[in-house]
Amino acid sequence: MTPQPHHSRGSLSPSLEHYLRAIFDLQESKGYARVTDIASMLGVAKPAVSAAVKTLRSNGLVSHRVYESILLTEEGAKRAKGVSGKFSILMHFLTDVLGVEEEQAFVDACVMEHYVSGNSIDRFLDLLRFFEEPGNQEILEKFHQFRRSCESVDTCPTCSYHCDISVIDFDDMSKKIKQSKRRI
Amino acid sequence: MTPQPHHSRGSLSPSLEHYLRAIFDLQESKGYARVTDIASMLGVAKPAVSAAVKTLRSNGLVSHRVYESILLTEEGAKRAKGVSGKFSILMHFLTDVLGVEEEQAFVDACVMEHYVSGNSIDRFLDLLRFFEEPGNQEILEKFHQFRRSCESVDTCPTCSYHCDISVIDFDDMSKKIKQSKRRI
DNA sequence: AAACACTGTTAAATGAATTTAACACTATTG
DNA sequence: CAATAGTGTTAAATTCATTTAACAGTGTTT
Repeated sequence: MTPQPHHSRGSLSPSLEHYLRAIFDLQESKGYARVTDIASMLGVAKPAVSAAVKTLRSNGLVSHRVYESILLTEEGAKRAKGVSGKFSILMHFLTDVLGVEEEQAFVDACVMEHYVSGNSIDRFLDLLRFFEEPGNQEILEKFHQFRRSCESVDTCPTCSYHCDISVIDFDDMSKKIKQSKRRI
Repeated sequence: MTPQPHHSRGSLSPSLEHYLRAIFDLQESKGYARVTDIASMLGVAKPAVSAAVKTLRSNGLVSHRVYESILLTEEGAKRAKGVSGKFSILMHFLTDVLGVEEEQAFVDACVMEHYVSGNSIDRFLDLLRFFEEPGNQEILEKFHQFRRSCESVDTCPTCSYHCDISVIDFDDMSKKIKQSKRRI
């Protein structure tokens, strides 16, 4: 029995996931993706794309005959949609709810999409939906006013953040750090 | 002029930042950090810690004479507090606001602390403060009720997420992807 | 003080993601 | 159809974070 192509239940690295979403975006906008498109979209050299595509192909996520354009397989498209969905949710949350400036939000969402768990993403989405409920938009408006009024408040210069937020019990947590480690 | 030790204005890799926070936590809880402590806390082998500490030392963030314990420099402590603060904010947000289960929140916060920009973190903090304002706790309570009522709602099986969230304009965004790339 | 148990470092190897330089294939066009 | 421009791949090198195995230093116990 010769080894079958990875059927790719496993999870992708952030880098490969990012390539996957780039291919998805290109496919959405122009029907297909070329190595050069991806390279220029992501600002990397072409051999990096070549290598990534090779891996994605061996995982059964894209089909790609050399020198031709790259297409997502059904499985690849499914995964890419998942990442793309995470991106949308995070992007909306950062801009519409938190009021983060768009360009910054974009950068953050592009990274977070690969790291935030599905569980948490579902909750982000719940919150977005909550604010879309009739009557709740004004809560958001109230927050935005509050936020603007905060702008003049300095952050503590020595400990730039957590001065007035109660500190987490690290001792209790330290057992769990091992798990988290694996995700860095 | 011999090259001076890095005075470390530059930014640390997520991995090094994570080591820095581990050292900070250990220093908080027992006054100092040993290589073995860090290794067992993070679930990595000792030589990995050795190497990381060496880099942190060369960046002027810890002081460490070989075979002795590791202490944060003033600059190191400042940075570690920044990371630790980000962690606290994210942890509180995920558990208290979104209602993410604690263990999951911990894992997510441990990764996000290294990737989410300071700008966005400030906004997360604004939102936390908003919900702490007198009269606003009940908004949160209302959301939690809403959230529980959502639990039965299925996610779209084919595109696990963004079905009912308007999609971001990727064409417009694609120019900006280059910047985001650098953070993966 | 010798033996033992820790603790920490060095050395060598690995894997992932990247780069540049060079080469190969494709397609247009003069 | 040959030259050229453009697209894609291979090869080789680099950087980062990690591992295991072996060694070195420290400290306690008897």
